[in-house]
Amino acid sequence: MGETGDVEDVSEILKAIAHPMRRELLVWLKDPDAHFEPGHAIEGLGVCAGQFERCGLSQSTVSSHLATLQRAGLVTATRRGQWIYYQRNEETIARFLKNLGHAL
Amino acid sequence: MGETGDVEDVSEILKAIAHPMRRELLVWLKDPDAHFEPGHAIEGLGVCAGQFERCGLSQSTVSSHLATLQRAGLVTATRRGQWIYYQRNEETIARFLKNLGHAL
DNA sequence: TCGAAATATCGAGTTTACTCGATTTATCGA
DNA sequence: TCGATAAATCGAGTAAACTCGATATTTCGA
Repeated sequence: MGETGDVEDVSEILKAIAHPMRRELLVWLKDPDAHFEPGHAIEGLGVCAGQFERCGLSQSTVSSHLATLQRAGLVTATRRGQWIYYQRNEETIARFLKNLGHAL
Repeated sequence: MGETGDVEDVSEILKAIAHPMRRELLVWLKDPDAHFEPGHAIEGLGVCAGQFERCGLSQSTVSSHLATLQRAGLVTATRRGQWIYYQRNEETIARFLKNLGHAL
């Protein structure tokens, strides 16, 4: 089972991106080759969870942040064997940026 | 002395708008006549602080939320006698919306 | 089937945000 | 100058977020 679903809630998204580290994880995923070890980013799949530990936080904390981003619909998670790959959900992000103006 | 200054910090703005009530206050200011007692919105000045207490929170809490919005640069405050009027800072809001994409 | 590796979840401690009532500060009008 | 009104600030209690280490779960390969 892969491809987790969106929540598509502006409030949830805003709370998710209010945390600087979560924003940074999101930015890293824009250009994985520039921010992760080479070979760990798979085209169309994303970056496996462990790679994000390069931010300096513990494994459990990173996992929690990734879960928050996923619940907000900003990333999708896909299991591939024993690894779980995270990638940006560009549709949700674009829609959020487009509609945010109406929420403020 | 009126016209308080911007902070223009994306992180500060995101934390400010992460709170649903603060977003609502901002939305109310889009169309004051539709959301406040008639006559309390002054063109070019905004709405005086006390009017926001209609959200149901205490005076001190409302004041705190307005201060947070102001620190983030999302609203400006102008004293007029014993009243302080708040209005949207459309420049900052527009610039934030335009640049947010680069932060995520 | 078993051990190892990757990730999620749990439980607890710390910090930050939220909220309130009470008080203080600022300004007005008499 | 004084009392009244508006708004900010203070202090404290509660709730939420953050972080960690430890443990549980899932999956792989031998």
